Amino acid sequence: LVSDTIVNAKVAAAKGIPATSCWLVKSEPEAFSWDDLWNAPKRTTCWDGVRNYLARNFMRDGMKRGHQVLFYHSNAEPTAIMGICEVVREAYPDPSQFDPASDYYDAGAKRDDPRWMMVDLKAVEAFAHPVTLQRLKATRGLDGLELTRKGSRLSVQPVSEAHWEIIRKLGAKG
DNA sequence: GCCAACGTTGGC
DNA sequence: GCCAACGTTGGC
Repeated sequence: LVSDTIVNAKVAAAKGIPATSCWLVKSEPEAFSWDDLWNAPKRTTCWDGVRNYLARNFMRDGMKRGHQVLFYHSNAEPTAIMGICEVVREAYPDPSQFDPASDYYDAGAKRDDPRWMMVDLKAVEAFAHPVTLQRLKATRGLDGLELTRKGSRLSVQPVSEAHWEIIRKLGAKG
């Protein structure tokens, strides 16, 4: 007898999706900030507009209800992880791909075969001490974090549980 | 504003 | 299938 969890982990591994329950998403605060999310109805938003295949695969195949997601401000002053969200709805088609008026419109996406997916995220913990990029780079134990890898641009990325614990403590206690 | 790194496109 | 050109990301 093999549990669903193990089967799902094997399926995920076969697709190159890490078996983690911790993730990180980026947002430019000018477009959508942590405060925007915190003040949104139910502190929840759909994470639309992702147009990178690897990032999409992480959302579609990796993110499950209850998974924890760090919220990072890019192109910001300062650049920092602002808090923690939770996945409250698993992947479903991103409607903006079908909307010609949207910046995210994709003429190649078909309604019966959507190309882009999104999840819903709910803010659950605002960091008392946002963890700056500078801090992330300077913290021992965070080596190998995708966010700080030179040239990294992924807007949705996995985070190891060891890294997640360190970042959570920094955010809560400074 | 600059520019390195990256992903995608399209000619061949 | 290769790879140059292009547009984008995102730190600085």
